[in-house]
Amino acid sequence: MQAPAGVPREFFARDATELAPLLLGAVIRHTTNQGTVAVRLSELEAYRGNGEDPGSHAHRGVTPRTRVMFGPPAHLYAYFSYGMHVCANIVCAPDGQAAGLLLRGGEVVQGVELARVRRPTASTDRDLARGPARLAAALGIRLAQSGADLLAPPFTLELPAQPAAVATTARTGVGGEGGGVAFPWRFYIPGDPTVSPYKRHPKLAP
DNA sequence: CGCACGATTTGCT
DNA sequence: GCAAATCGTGCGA
Repeated sequence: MQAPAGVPREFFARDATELAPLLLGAVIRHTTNQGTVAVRLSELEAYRGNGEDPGSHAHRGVTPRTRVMFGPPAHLYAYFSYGMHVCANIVCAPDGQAAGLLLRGGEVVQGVELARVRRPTASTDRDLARGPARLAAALGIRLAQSGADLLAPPFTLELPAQPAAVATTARTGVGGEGGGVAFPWRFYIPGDPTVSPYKRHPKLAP
């Protein structure tokens, strides 16, 4: 549509750790028959598909679920976790390479009312999209939408007007080999109240 | 075909 | 602060 000078797909055809800082502060928008919800991203986590990243779903190679991560960039990779949660990723890296950015936190900047309906348990607006499963729920993303193009309806992706401040730590939910100082691939905007509260990896320094 | 586990959230003590 | 809830996915037999 009319994405004014929309973000070219090639912009996403780079490594996850390189793309993450550029997407902090970006706005992702999802429109359904219920309405539109937009979230400004404040926290991301990078995953690679190569054998080098034990924490990645694509670590073991291509499977029916993860094949989206190996596909062209700027697509949605959604997965189901703990029997109750859906989490959303932005696929990046060139076609054929598996990499993704897990959307871990953000601020609802449009469609707050609809987001509240989708997340009745959120006590404050700040909590609407603070956390991976919360963010996906607020946007109304479902499992079946995995593989959808994020640069075409019903999605919209806008880059930040100016680069956001960036801080990095170890990945939050990844234990064992994938966690720790070897993979400081959690990117967030320091001081942003919508950064997820989930406990940090135990072994890490404050 | 069956089993073990997870890129988490929520609610109660 | 801690433990339960819950089911799709992927691996082993």
